[in-house]
Amino acid sequence: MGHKPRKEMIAETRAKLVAAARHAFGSVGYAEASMDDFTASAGLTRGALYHHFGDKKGLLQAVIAEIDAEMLARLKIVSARADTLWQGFVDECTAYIEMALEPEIQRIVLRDGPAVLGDPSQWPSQNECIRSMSENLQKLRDEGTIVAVDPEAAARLVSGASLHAAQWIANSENPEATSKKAVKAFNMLLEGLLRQGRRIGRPQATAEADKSPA
Amino acid sequence: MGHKPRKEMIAETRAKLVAAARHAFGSVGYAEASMDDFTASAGLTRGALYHHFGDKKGLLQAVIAEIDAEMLARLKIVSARADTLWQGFVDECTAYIEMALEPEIQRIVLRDGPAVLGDPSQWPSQNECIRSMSENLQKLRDEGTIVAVDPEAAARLVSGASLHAAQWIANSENPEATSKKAVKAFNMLLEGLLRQGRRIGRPQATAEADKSPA
DNA sequence: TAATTGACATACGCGCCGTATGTCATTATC
DNA sequence: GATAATGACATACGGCGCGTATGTCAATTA
Repeated sequence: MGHKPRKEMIAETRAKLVAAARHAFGSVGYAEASMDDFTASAGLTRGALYHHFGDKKGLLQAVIAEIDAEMLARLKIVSARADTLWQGFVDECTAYIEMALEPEIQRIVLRDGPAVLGDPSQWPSQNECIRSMSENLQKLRDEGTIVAVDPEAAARLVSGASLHAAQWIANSENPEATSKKAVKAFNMLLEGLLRQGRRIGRPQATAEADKSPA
Repeated sequence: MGHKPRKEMIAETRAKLVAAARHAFGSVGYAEASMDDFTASAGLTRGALYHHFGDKKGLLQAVIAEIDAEMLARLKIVSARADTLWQGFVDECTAYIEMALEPEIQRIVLRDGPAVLGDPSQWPSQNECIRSMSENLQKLRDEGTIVAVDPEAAARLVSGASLHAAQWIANSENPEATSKKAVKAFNMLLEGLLRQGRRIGRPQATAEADKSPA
């Protein structure tokens, strides 16, 4: 009777290891997390870990992949329910900042991840979030909402600003006030992307995208 | 004869340790840098290190403080020789990106630093760079060049975008082309800060800062 | 039923970190 | 100017955590 199939047991083991590592990495950090400790907390040993993930870095990769998949799913939901593309883009940026406020994401994805695995722009997972944002910007450019600018470049700048804003907010002594200031300034920056005609409350004109103050 | 005074010998020892650690951290990374190894390369032992810096993290703090002081000095030079405040600000941002392209800064300050010491916005040193940029933005606001926005918030967003742009550029397969795209998009974003009347090639008007598309 | 695979556990060694202790020169005290 | 005291280091010690090598036992395959 009830013995589960092999594949399922294995997947379960992997999931347990990822979950235990995710908790350990998120609470005490990657460097301080003892493999013996958190494998034991999953009812396993380091043997299982090395068998499935190769080494500690491999486990971190798996954990980050899981978190990043969740982030991507959440972003897609946010942008999908907006009325306009631009609204969806702005909402997505806001959601990005809010996610970056979560301690687990900050610690694992934003701090330990880059230190252990190298620059995030090279991760296959992280690129999915960027790619999602790039696609939105591409559409916005096609429909004429934003100026002629490289979508990926804009996406990376915007995500960079978002992430740092989140770090700043999360560590400030008054997150509420800081958040308001950050969002306001953030919207100012985003207006730099909008074509003049689309800027709310501002006069209409044709923009010459290539001329800039620098 | 020539025996140097005590204080000088001590300062020399500290400097040698910082230099050796800086080299080790910058080349193999913080985690992989063996204290026994790089203290030996400075002709010393871990005893000296623990005496002067408390622990490995203390040394990293000292290394980062040194690097950050150099960065701040370079930024001040750049912004000081510009004709206008705005030009100085833009030049400073560009210099910021260029510095973030240097492998040593990327590794020590941008990746290992945050992982080991926590969020950079809490570092006394990093705050000096931000503060420098904030002061410039404050002046720009006072003279009416940019819209009414919190200077520190804008400074953090801009530096965040700059840093991520630099990471992206440094790790791209074609840094030249990537850099061009990033700088162009970056200038677009910065235009969001400029008041309408100041935007080059664009019509003049008064701006209502509090209204944004979001 | 015998052979093989593979998912784990156990055992071992090494490197690295932090601390506790020791040594020797310099500085202060008289 | 002799002695005590401080402080800048080196040495010695213990432990922990990682990676690897090896073992075991169930599940598949033939």
